[in-house]
Amino acid sequence: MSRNGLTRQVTINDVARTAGVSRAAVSKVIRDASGVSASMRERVLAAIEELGYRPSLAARALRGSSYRIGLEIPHLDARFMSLIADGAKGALVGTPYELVLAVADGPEYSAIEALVDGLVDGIIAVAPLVDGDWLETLASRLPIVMLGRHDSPENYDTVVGEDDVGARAVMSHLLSLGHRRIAHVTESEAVTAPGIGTPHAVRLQTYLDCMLEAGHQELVSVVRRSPGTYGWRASTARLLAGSEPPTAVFAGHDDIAFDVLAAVADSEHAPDKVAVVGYDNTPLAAHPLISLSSVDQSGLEMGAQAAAMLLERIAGRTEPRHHVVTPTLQVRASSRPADLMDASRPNARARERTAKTG
Amino acid sequence: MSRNGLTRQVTINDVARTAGVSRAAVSKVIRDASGVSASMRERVLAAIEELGYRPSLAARALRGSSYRIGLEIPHLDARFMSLIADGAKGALVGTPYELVLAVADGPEYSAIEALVDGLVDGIIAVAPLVDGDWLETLASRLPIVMLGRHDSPENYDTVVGEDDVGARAVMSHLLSLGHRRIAHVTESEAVTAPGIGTPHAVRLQTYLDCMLEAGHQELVSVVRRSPGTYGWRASTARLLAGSEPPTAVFAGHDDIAFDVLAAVADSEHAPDKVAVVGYDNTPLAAHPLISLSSVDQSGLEMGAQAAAMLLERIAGRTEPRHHVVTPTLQVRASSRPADLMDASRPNARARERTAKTG
DNA sequence: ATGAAAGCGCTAACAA
DNA sequence: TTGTTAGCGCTTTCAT
Repeated sequence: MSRNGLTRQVTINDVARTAGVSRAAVSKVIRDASGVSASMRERVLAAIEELGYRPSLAARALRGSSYRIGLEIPHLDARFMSLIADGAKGALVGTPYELVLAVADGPEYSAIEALVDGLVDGIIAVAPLVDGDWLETLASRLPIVMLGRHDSPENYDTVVGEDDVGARAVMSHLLSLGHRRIAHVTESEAVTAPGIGTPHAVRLQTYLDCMLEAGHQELVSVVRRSPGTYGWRASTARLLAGSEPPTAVFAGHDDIAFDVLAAVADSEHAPDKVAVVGYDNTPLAAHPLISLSSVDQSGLEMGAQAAAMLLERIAGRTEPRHHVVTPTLQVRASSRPADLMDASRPNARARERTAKTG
Repeated sequence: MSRNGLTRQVTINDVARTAGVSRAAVSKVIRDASGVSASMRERVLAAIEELGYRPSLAARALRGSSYRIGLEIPHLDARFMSLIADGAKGALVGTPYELVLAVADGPEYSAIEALVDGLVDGIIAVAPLVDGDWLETLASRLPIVMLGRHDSPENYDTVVGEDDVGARAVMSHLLSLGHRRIAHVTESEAVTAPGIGTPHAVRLQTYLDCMLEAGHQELVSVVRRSPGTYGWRASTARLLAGSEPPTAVFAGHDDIAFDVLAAVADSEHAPDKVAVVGYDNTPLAAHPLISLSSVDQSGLEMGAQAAAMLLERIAGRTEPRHHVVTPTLQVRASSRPADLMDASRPNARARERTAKTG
């Protein structure tokens, strides 16, 4: 009756008593340590089975390791985060480590702290805004790998995509298609402020650079989520309804792009008159009804890489490593000119629907 | 230098020493317990601040509670799960509890166990296949709320949607539209086997019942994911390419429905000749390029409800509670007859995009 | 109001 | 090979 009048949990003592051995013996067996005879191992295993014993992580963590890796992500609904989690989880298969997730609501500090207090042997986190010094301090106590940070810290590792390369690929693509009036729809001011080095700040800066280089500086148009709304649909709708709407939109990430596509669909503009490109190459981008051009930076691989690096750190490495992922642009229908689209459509009949309904 | 040559963590002893008080005093302060003078509280708080102290959850959990709620979900990519997590997280705001997630790869046992060992005060889980007796045993040691189980256990609570009601709504809708050749695309055999009482088994059974009641028993057509593939697109494509393809598809959940829509778009069938209805009313279903009819069972509310019930259990309740959610069908363009679609489409041109496959 | 001390379940020296 | 023992950081009586 340990809590709430519930049944007491089975402890290592119960197993030891049942098997007629010492606690240390049980501990050795469950840790696969050396110095256990076959017969003893057998008896202990039998007792464990019989009692349904599972070692308490709290006790274990108190002594040494918890065999848990914490992954902190902002928003669960961002599909890119799912990819990262899947990748990390995959990299942990075959190791004694389990992945636990913490979702940050606001500033990622609290979520990371929840993980730190919470018995993990190491942390992978997506937290672009968290203070670097704070992280350095934290990292001096716990192995840490950060995703999507462009800094070069001493105490933790990073895995980051070349956001400038990716953004430039988008802009080159759109410019080469003849677009001049290209808008950029992105995240809130907080994560895109100049010079803060977040992925979205870099993408925005690259957008601005490219527009300048192309001589389109007066056509620059940056849109952020409308305060008080849940997405970018309303902001984009306003943009499209303006007097000089863009002919192309570079969206900060795919979820933004989906909202942009929705706004275009809602608008008076013919869908194929507004090119849209996203970022992250989320699975849904490949859906034929969406068919969104997007920059692929392999979230799966990034997650796996981060987990592998964290494991190295847990194993003892202390020199920082910084893994860079080179993104590639995946072009799909959302940014193909209409005539090209016609030629590339695998199914001409799909258009019948248009004829009937439009 | 506790691990990996890293800096030792700040403990309650450090705080006590710095503040010049006993450990017990510090403990009282951080727990807001009674019996602390204002001056002592102040000194302790100052020391905590100065040292950046955070109590070790491992140690706390060993003695009492960890203030962590574990949520186990199968697949992170299922959008419905995100809704549940969001709902649960929301319900925990303002409480001292934090939510941690564990994603199950295969049989949910291991993920749940990872959470149990792992220092949570209670568990919310989506685990339709886990053995009821096993859960009862587990629940006698730890507060548990299960989602999507149609059983009526004694030791744990449940939050479940009326899958028969939802499925019947779908079928009535499709039948009233005049469809006779209605296919059901669903999950693997494992989770849809007759009589196992999982949501998907109930939906399938209801589908069969409705087809029978409508006198269409020979037109029954059930499709599952092709082994070795990642989705339902290939299976559905085969179905559509058959000699007598369905005119309507009832998909087991929205993610399946998206695959079905993709297969339809890929096929020789005009999109509006194949009605598609999903389940869960995932946010993307409302996207104008998707516009998927779907059964809404409010994952947000289910998650919040589950968290609230778990909190009650942690607070001491032992009588089981079983919360039932009544689903409602949300009709959208994917299952409207063409003429109706014309009348209701806000922007005729929006549909043009469906022509783009890429 | 404050502190001393006994554990929670486990691991890791060390002793036998 | 096996068992004994000393904590890990914290909470919680129980004295003071």
